[in-house]
This record gives sequence, structure tokens and C-alpha cells, in this order.
Amino acid sequence: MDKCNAFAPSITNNSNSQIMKNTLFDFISKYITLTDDEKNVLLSLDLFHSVKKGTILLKEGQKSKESYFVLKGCIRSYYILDGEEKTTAFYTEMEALTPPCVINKMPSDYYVSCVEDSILTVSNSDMEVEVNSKFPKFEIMCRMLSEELLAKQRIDFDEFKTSSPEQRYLNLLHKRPDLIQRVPQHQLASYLGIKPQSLSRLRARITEKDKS
Amino acid sequence: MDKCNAFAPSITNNSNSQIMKNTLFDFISKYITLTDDEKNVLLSLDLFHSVKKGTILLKEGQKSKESYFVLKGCIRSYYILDGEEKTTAFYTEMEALTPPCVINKMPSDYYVSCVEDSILTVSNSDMEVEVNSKFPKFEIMCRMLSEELLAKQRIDFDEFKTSSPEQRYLNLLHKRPDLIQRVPQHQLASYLGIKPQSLSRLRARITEKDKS
DNA sequence: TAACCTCGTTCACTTAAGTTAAGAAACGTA
DNA sequence: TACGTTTCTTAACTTAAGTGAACGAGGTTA
Repeated sequence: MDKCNAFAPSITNNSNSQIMKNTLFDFISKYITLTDDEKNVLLSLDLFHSVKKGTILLKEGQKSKESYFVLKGCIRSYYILDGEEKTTAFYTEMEALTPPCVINKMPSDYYVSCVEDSILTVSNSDMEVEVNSKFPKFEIMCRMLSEELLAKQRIDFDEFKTSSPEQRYLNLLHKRPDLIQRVPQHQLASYLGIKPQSLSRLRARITEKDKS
Repeated sequence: MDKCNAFAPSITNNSNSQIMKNTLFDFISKYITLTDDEKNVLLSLDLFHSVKKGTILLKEGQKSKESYFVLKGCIRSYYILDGEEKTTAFYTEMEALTPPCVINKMPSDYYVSCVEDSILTVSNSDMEVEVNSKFPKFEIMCRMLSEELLAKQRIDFDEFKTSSPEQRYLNLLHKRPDLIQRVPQHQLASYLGIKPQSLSRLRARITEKDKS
């Protein structure tokens, strides 16, 4: 498969690999209970991939069918508008991304790239259709997961709309403090809907307030 | 059922009612094909309700299980923060709303009310669980619908993040021109993430530009 | 080592949104 | 009709984000 050139050879059987498999099954167990047979079907699908920092998983214009689930590391989605990168989301451990282009079957409007060396599961929508039709359980899990993500994203969107850049930054500091450490400032800035200079200034303003 | 006091008696068999039923079935047919038997199961559920402008369908603090689908009219979701209404979404014809509190089973953070006299389907999540388990087809439809809404909302969120209030207004003018007509300005303003005064000014600025 | 990037910060200046207040228009209702 | 309320607009002033430029710290490459 073409796009998989981006990936290092799929993870082989070492101890780290076992941890990743358990991470995935733990996640799934929040929604459905899998038999060993069903687990083996999943494991036979060559889902696990290790991806180097900077790797571009999806480019603007591509018609991808791939969904990602982050087992370790961080990936981000961004647009290039007027030659400028606009980061819109970060996905870290235990978070899933199905790019809109996979759902609406149109060329992608945005890019997905790897912020850190990461371990992901990479699945294909054709593959998912097949698994879902074989095991209705998976269909149920997908429904539950989409509904949950829809609700979460709704709340994130609402919080964004109803707060100022400064409030958004403080909110992020509270909810995902790790992001502020592991992600470059200019990517954080556009994630917060502002320019890097404004983020710098805003941070200075906050530490100034803290002193007094 | 308690909350249904908000609703006028469910729609009876008149010609308008027939149109509404067809509207619903047309919508469903985009995802799955229903047999007459399945349609009758749906019709037996007392889904259709006519709701007066101003009716509050969901209040902050409530633990609701109700989802809405707008057949005719307009409903909106909003928060009350520091005594101020913050409108975050409008749902018009052929749009569905499942409040986050229904999914995460927590008391609602926000309100849902009727912007115009409307006709809605009102469904209950217990009822949905039952129908889904009886007809796996519905499960599939729910999964497809959630995935589609998730992708759409993702795009909306990204557009919001990457554009200025003025661009957002112009974008809205382009994508949902009806909203600007049928919704009060101060509700539109917070939907755009700004104050009503700023929306007024922004509109004046735009018409000024148009002249030159 | 020198030249070159990228990244984050700071500064001065511009632009637009927030705030407060006031008034006009539209609406509902007694 | 008259009154009060809500809605929208305008204006003056404040505050914060956008813009363009400059600088230093780190990292990379020749």
C-alpha cells in the first residue's frame, strides 16, 4: 500500500509491542468485551506502526482512508492557509483521529503529521467495514466512540467560542498541561487561535499577574 | 414523561403530519433502507412534537436522555455564563442534536430552546438502545450519522479557529444565509464568538467596504 | 568555525474587539 | 393608545490581538 511507505516496518514481537497491544485492548475494553479469537483477528491486521517525528501521515489533496489511534506520542492536524501553518488539533496517548476526508470521501483539506516519535495503530476504512460486518460488536463500539467524541468536541468548541485567548490558554494549562511542554509554541498559538507573538505576550502578562 | 409537558400534544394525523413523516423517512433513507414494518415501528414511538417559540427543551443541571431532530423550525443551544447567554449552536431543518449530557450521562451544562415555532422528533436514549438492538440497521445509521456529524463539526471548529470574526460572519452569510434572517443579532453575535455591539460595527464596516 | 535556520521573545505601531452608555426602533401587552 | 421591554445601533474610550521588525539562543550544515 502506497502511503505506508511513510511508516517504519510494522512493530514486531518485542516487549514494547506487548505493552502497545495491551494499551489498545484496554482502550477497547471500555466499550466492548473481546474474546481471544476476536483479539487475534485484530492482531492479524497489521495495525501497529512506529512513526518518526516529522513524518507526514496525510497531505492536502490526498484521498485517504486511514484512521489513527495514538498509543504513544503525539500527532497534529494542520492547514496551510496563505502559506501559513494553522494547527487545529493535537492527538496524544489514547486519542483517535479519523480525518474528515475519510468520512466524506473528498480530498483532504489538511495535513496530519507526527509531533514526536510515535506508535500508532493505522486502520483502513475498508478494513473497518469488513470487521464491523463480521463482528457487530465493533459496529457498536464505533457508534459509541463517535458519539462520545462528538460530545467531547462539542464541549471543546463551545469552550473555545465562549472564552478569550487568555482564558483558552489557562484552560489548556489546566486540562492538558503536557501539551504546553511537548509542543512548539507557534503550533500551540494557532491551536489557541492566535499568533505566536500574542501567545508570548499573553504568557508574559499572566506571569506578571502572578507576581502581584 | 415529565419533560414532555413542554410539548403540545403530539402531532395527529393531518396533512402536515404526513409531510413531516416523509421528511424524516427521506432523511433516514440517506443512510439505510427501511421496510414498511420498520417504518411502522418508528411511527408507533410517538416521536413527533410541535413546539412553541421560546419553549425551553433542556435546562442547565438537568439529566436528559432526549435527542432532537428538526423537521421544521429552529432550536438553539446556549450557556448562561456570568448571567449572560452564550449561544453556541443553531439547529435547523434536517439537523440533529444529541446534547452532550445524554452521552456522558452528566447534568447538562447548557440550555436548549426553541427559536421559532418548530416541529421536532424527540427521542429517548433508552428507546434508541432498544430499537438499535432490535434492528442492527439503526445501529449502523447511528454510527454513520455520528461519524458524519463529527467530521462536519471538526471542519466548522477548524474554520472558526482559523478565521477572524469578520471572516466568520462572511462565511456564515455564505453558508447559512437563512440564519442571519431568522435569528436575533445578539444570539448570532455570541455564535460568532463576539459581542452584539461588535457584530453591529462589523456589519457596518462591511457595508461601508461594499460601497467603495 | 562560520553561515544559516528555526524558534521564541520583545517592541512600537495599527487595527479591531470589549466596555459603558445612550438612544431609536420594534414588539407585546395591559 | 400608552407603557415597558427587548433588540439593534452608534459613539467614545479601553484593552488586547495583529503586524512588521529586530534580537538572541539553539541547532544544523557546509
